[in-house]
Amino acid sequence: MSEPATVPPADKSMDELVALCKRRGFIFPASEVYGGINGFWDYGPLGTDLKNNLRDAWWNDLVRSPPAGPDGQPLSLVGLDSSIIQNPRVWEASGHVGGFNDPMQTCRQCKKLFRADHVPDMLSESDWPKAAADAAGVDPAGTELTPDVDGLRKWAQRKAKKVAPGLALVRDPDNVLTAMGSSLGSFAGLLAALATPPGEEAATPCPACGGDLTAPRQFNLMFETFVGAVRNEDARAYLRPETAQGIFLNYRNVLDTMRVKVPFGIAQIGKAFRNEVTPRNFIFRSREFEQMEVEWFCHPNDAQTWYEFWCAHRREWWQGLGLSAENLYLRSHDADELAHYAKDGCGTYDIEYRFPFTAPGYGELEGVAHRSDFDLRQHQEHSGTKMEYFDQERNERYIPHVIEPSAGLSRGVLALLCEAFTPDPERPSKVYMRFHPRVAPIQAAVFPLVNKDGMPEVAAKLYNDLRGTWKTQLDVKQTIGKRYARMDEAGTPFCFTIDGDTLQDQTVTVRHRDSLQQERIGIDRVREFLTERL
RNA sequence: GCGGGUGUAGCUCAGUGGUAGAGCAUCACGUUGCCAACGUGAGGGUCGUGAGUUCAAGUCUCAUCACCCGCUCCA
Repeated sequence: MSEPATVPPADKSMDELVALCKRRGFIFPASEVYGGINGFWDYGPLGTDLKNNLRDAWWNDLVRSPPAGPDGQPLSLVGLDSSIIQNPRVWEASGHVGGFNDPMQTCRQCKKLFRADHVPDMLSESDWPKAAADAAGVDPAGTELTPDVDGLRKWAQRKAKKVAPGLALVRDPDNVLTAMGSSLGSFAGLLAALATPPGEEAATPCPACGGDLTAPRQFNLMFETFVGAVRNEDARAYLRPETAQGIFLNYRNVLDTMRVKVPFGIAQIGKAFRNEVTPRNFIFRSREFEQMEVEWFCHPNDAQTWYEFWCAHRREWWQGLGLSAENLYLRSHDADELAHYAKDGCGTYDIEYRFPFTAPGYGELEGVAHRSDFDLRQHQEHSGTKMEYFDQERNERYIPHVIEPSAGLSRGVLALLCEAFTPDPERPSKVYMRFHPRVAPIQAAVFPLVNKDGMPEVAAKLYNDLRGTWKTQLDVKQTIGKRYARMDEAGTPFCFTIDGDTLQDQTVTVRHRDSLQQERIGIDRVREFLTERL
């Protein structure tokens, strides 16, 4: 049976996908009746089944029935479900509080937000200092400064609101001269002096507008709450920004109770929370999301082998759920974008998916990070609990290194939705969802061709037979065409229709979602048919 | 956080100061013979929210909220 060609991601409309998700009960905006809340989404009946199917597939393929490792032996993986709120010191050890977030500066005039360590580079690349330098008649890179201050002032006033509102705000000739008389090392320094109120120390000017920046501040992206009735500093706690730390916290408990030996993994699925500056792109970046993470503990010498194993395995796994190879991309992080925990490891690979909103580029679906012994060592130092492992075979004591395949369950759902979304102007629904049968929220539908002549009774019997095993829907309302169209949008791979012939020869038609073709099989062969394909 | 845009039925939208509308969808009844048929009927609205102007505001003004796009950010 011929399969239709795939549709390139760039030809898929996110607006239409979002509309379909709402229309068919996949995903709704959270708190919609109150106008919504930015960065939060609710999963509807079909979305919940889709998400649960993806979650169950992951759990089944990693914990219940783990893959074979490089040596051909099945991996050793155990499950865990740790608490969302932990002792706040966890996040100090992990680096999420304190050194974790980059210090940020905001401009008091234009309110823009900058990473403090990026400001100098941005300043040297932005347009307005060059224009200002022209007006002042100086070389921006030069250290010999004999600027035309009046010319600069006139320029700033002319550009007051558009280019350099900050410069136009505060002009004190004495201050400028004082600053110039001291040790101005750069043109940026002169501009800073110009933008600084009298009597204050010159600050770095805003790269965007020349205004003055606040001192670098920590922006914490963790959600805070208070444990207990008293809201004071001692009661402050955080919603976890990643599920990983819950695994590291229980590493000792698992070792002590589960008779596991290195190498082994702990798997966890759960919600995490990040107070993102700008949630965007449907559920791609939301403030509450779900992760599926494995922390794989291994000997430091074997870490590179396992790292490569997990990268390859995780990519294949996503492909096995229907994501096409050309939409998946394994990308190595550049050295300067490595997370704090991965600095000492061999690096991080992202498994990226070509989402419609990133096409022709890609967006992160799963990160496979080599975390070395960073986390266990941090918790050992902060908690005082030994995290070492004694390896009997090697007769060696060490802190295991960790390979972390960390997948976004919410992002996985989005990737499945994007991959499945297939515009087709030829069919009544104009679009259908081509889910892999394993994750389809409705796996089979049963229809009587018309709602009379004993067909509904036969359909109900078949439905009752199937529903216990597969996610099945029975629909007797309206015309057959509408019912097929609804199932196309829900992504149901197989529809079984009871018609006049069924009553004569005990056969039903199977309608294939992707090819639109039909075949007849015996009604007693339906279970067999589904078993072979699901 | 900044700039631009958009908010009217579940969805798509019309409505330029004077009675709140259409198509689709939903539900009921009838009909039905394989890809969103048809007929009849029904339900569904504080016009995002709050002020103001006016005899009168979905419409004009202001504020505010939410969403979308672009910046900024994204361990």
